[in-house]
Amino acid sequence: MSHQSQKSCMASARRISGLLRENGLRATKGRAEVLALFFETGKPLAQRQIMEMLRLKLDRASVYRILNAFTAAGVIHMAYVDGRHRVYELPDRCSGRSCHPHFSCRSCGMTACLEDFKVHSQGTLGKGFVAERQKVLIEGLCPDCTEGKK
Amino acid sequence: MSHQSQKSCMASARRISGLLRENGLRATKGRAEVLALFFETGKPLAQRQIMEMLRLKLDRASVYRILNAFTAAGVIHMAYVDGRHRVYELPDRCSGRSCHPHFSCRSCGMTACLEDFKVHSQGTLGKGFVAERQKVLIEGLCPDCTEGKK
DNA sequence: CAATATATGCGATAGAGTTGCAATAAGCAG
DNA sequence: CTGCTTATTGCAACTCTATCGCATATATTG
Ligand SMILES: [Mn+2]
Ligand SMILES: [Mn+2]
Ligand SMILES: [Zn+2]
Ligand SMILES: [Zn+2]
Repeated sequence: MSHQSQKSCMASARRISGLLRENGLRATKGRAEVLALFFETGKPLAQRQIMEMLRLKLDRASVYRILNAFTAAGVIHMAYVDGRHRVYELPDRCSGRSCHPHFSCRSCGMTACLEDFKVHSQGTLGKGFVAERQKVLIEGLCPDCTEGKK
Repeated sequence: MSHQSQKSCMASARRISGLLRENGLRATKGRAEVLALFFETGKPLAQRQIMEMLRLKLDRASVYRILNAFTAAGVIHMAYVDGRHRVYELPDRCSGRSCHPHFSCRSCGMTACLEDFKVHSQGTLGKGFVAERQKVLIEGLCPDCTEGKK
């Protein structure tokens, strides 16, 4: 590993610790690494995937607790439920009530973020209701599975 | 119970059996009653609720199998996941790719169908993708919980 | 009504997620 | 840097949803 990349890793590590503390979370090694995984991959992650990607050893329960703490603090949010797995992601590509949609293939289970797909909602929720977030999941067939069905 | 309502129950029962057979499903007593519950309540139901509402005795596993069979046949569909519970409903108020949205309160977990809330999506999924259904879940606070937060 | 294929009951099992408790480590004052 | 305080972690047990294998029951068909 070069000096350069080592420096950028250090900087990144400090940035992540800062982000944790800004959100009222103690910057532990486990939390820093889990949060780093979200930044490095840029993809939605479930507890299972996180466990497999971790260099540092972390207990299952700790990862679940970290994901819950992050969600409560707003550092991540739950993107969608894939089968029985809860899948989380950074809320960076979401603004206010319009979160980006996700796609899920009903045949193979493949999922993807839909960055260019826009969803406009209109209507009233009723007196007293407050909308904070809008989750959209498009279900259908992915390219591989449409081929197979021909 | 009056003659009238008994007649209408009978008619309803025959209609439900017919609907099951039309969709390639054997019209068993268990299936008929579960499907009747969806029609009678008109509400989204989870396995737990169904178990509690059943007059007829049905095993847990059977209810799960019935819900899976109904979903595969398109008689019902999964509306959303409430915590760990899968919640199903009749697809009657959905047309093509535009299913009606649902609301979920992040504080108390209360959920509701949003009949008057319209969602228009635009954009392309990419070559080979086929969109079949669009699930929308609005998360926020219900009237009871907005009161409490004041 | 009998034959056949499917659905159900029952018990065991899988798997995601949570919890209690003792040990550990982060944050902070000195 | 050091020790104190408190939040976090590891571990194991546990909860709960959902699934599965297999023997039995039941719907459908002729
Ligand atoms: Mn996403
Ligand atoms: Mn609904
Ligand atoms: Zn696919
Ligand atoms: Zn509420």
